[in-house]
Amino acid sequence: MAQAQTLSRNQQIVLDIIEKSKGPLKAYSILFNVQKKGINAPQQIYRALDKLIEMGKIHKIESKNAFVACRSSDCEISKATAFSICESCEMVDEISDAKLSKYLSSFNHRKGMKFKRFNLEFFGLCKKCK
Amino acid sequence: MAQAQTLSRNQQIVLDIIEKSKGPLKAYSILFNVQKKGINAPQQIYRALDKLIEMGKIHKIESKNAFVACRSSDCEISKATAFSICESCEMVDEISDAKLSKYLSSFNHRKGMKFKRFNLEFFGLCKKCK
DNA sequence: TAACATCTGTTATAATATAACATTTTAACC
DNA sequence: GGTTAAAATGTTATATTATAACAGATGTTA
Repeated sequence: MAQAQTLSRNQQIVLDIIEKSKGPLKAYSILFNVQKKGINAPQQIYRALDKLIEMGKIHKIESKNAFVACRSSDCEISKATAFSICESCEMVDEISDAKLSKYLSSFNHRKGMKFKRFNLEFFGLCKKCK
Repeated sequence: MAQAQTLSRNQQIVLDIIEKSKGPLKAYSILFNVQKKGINAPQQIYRALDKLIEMGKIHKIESKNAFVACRSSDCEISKATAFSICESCEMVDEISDAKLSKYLSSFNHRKGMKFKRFNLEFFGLCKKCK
């Protein structure tokens, strides 16, 4: 899992599209965008997405079932992710805040569970939409 | 929206099932469980779920597309939710930690966005599964 | 080249969620 | 009580998101 760098053809195609996009992309919207490149089936997209997530190249925005490229180098292969989401324009911005990340990474639930990973999603209105 | 207390028939049926459940429930699993009570269609479930979420009676676990009853009085009608999720047994526990909630509620993104709401999901192995 | 893992292509289907419309119930007000 | 408006219901159909299962191709690595 999580190889250093080599991406397969389909993985590269999918990553390119996500990286070029200004906002989060949904799986089927990616699919429609790559049909000209010979990718025809959802499976092919979902497989690439799964691997890209494992590698930490992209993240899934759970509340939107959509995917964004990772812009942060310190999210530790998706173990500690935080996003700011505009409820009006749907913009998503990855938050990389060392203090926040440290605070949450060291947070321990009193019921004795040790956390390996977290995902935080903030919602509001972005500057433009306010 | 978000009336004080009165639940409609369907809302009450759905809430009852979720409250009785030990773990998170999925919409279609709720549906199968209430067909004996005359609820036959997904719409009826999703409508009840939407209202119950508005009222703060239940929460959606975004990473699982599942629903849990709210056990916390200080989640401020779902404006500030945090959960602990076991990756093995799928147990979900609502975290109500005043410090955490305060810290996150007052967190401000440097890019000028003011947050109205957040959802935090921690993943790990629960006591039993460790 | 043998062996093994990974990636690919494909068809089919499962699981999650919403649209749209007709009707009924409830709540609020006169 | 009668009127009205809002909320909830029932129903059919469909959209959206995601996985199963299988066969073949490609790519490491010994």
